[in-house]
Amino acid sequence: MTKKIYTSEDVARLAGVSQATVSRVFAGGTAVSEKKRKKVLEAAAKLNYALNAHARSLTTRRTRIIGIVMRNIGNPFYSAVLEIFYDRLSVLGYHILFINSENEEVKESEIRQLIEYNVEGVIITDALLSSPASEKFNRSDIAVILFNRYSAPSKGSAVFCDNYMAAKQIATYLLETGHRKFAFISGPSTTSTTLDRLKGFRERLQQKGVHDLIIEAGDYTYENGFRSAQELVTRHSDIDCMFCGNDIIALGAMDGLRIFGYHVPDDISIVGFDNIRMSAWPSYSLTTWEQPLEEMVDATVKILMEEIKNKAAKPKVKLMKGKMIIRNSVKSRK
Amino acid sequence: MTKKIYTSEDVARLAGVSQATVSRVFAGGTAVSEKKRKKVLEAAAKLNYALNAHARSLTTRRTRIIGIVMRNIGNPFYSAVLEIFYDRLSVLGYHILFINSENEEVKESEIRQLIEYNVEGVIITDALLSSPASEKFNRSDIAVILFNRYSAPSKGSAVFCDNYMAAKQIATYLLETGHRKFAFISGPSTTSTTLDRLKGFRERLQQKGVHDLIIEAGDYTYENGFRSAQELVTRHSDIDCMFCGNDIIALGAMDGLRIFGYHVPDDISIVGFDNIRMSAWPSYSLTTWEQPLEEMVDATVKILMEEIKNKAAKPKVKLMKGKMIIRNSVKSRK
DNA sequence: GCCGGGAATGAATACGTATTCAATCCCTGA
DNA sequence: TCAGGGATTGAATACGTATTCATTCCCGGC
Repeated sequence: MTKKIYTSEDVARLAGVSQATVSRVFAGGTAVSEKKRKKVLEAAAKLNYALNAHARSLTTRRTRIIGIVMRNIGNPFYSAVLEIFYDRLSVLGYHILFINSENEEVKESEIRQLIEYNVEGVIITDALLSSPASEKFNRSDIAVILFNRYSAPSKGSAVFCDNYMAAKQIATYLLETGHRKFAFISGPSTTSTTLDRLKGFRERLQQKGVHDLIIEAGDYTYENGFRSAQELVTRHSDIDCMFCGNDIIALGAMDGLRIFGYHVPDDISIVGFDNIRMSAWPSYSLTTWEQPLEEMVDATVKILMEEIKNKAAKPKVKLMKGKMIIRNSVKSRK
Repeated sequence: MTKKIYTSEDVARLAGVSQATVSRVFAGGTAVSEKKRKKVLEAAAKLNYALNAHARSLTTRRTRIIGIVMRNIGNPFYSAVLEIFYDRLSVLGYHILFINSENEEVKESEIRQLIEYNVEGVIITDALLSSPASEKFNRSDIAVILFNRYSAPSKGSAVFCDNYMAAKQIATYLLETGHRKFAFISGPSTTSTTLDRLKGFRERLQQKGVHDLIIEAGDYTYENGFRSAQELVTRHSDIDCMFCGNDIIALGAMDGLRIFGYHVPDDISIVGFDNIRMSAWPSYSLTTWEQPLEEMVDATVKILMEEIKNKAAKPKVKLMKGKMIIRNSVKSRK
């Protein structure tokens, strides 16, 4: 025996008005006399009426749901991102359908779910969309935006940090502080973030006449940073600085080096990327690049909202700057 | 000009069958001849048909959505929890409506959202439900379960760690390793987890004749641990161990003490709670209590599914054990 | 007291699916 | 060949809301 769940019909009957009036009271917008409004609200309160969002979205064709596809929630950078997205979207009256993807490219089944639930927009963090996938969203009139990634320039909207310029500045900083032998511990070589950071870093070094850059590939994990740093110093004892693809790698690298008896920054300088909370902790005090998280999220939400309002809008790509955060993991070697 | 989104009607027309048949193909369960099934699938593929989950849930009264209310996603413990929940629920065909609450008690508006979206069940982590709130879910026939918290024993289902027993064992361990002067850095004094951990810790100490326990109250943050530890040693120079309400506090405490020139564990021992990933990092190597995360999540999902299937089921409370993880933040003082 | 007009209201309908119920199909066995 | 019966199928309807359109209400101005 399942419980009776009251509908606007029930409320209407109890309040002595039509269902249409009840709908008007709850949907807002249209005028209802003060007298009836009160009656309706009283009746609704008595029955503990809650409107049915699914029925509503069936007629309005608006679900007020945003799909958010994430990877690496374990990375504090992304859990912070999720928190801020929730904050901004809930203020706008949107709800979040959460998907934790595991792949570089969003899966077919995940896309289908988002379409079936008729989300108004999709935010994809740290993952990509294949062309057919992007086409599917497009056909279903669902706005999509990549966060912290981009694909082809014309393919869709994206908000991300100018990793290329950032990496250049980091290289400059390491050169200016007198470093000679450079290493880069990268994330997966398929990601645009990794590639751009590597590109900027390498180019600036080459501009300054440094053509020797040792690269250790891996993924964006602590364990990877740990092992990679150890391997680097084992194979190249003259390395005096490491630029890490992100902060988690950098923290792992610092610990890996310490285990081997190296001192950071006295023996080796380390630079990260992201400025996650932990990089400020005194045990690490990591020099890193701060991505302007809140502004990135704000920009993402703004673009997405525009696209939802105007489906035909042209894709927008927004490049953010960020800034260097200097702490104590780099030592001047002049 | 908004795009045409195809419906089962359109597919039916193209395939030369009735809408009912299309529905049967996609809903599964009922028999459809192989011939027509093929026709329908072809037509659906041609139109890129995706069924509308909202319309479906309107007739089936099943949304296949679980609401998950979290706090402190920033705490790696909870982001790991979210990841595992996603994993388990998606396998079962459920989707997640994500809510990031900020309060000790789930807010009225958050509850309304969950009810409006007709979630089949709600998982609440690290937060509580007022009686009226719990009553509301009940009236709407929505199954609810608390994760890592409990309220009144008969009020609803819950899965959590036996914090009381765990704290007792931790106290025992610290006593056995020869500690004399104990401090406890707590989380918010309103949470059952905090209270139970304190209770167990204090009781065991008292059983062994130690009646002096210094308590520093705060919240479950790194910063709190940092400051609290510093204040503790400033006011009580003879403290030789600290039991922290969770790992994040413990990591903060370790760093706070190090800044003050103390050595952990040589000067002061530290014990945490949760066994988050970072506590294994060599910079901390924190002795802590491991909550059996996966089993807790599995148990939560299992109970929730049973309640969804059988709405009249009695509330179930499941107490988990967990185990001590001994690393290097405690020193024997014998 | 009456008229005009805007505001408020209700009846009816659409949204896209699942499901019931009656009708039809197809196949088997005689 | 035909009857019988289970498997398929389609027409119709319900789900709970928003919205259109026609109707009614109410009020001020004459």
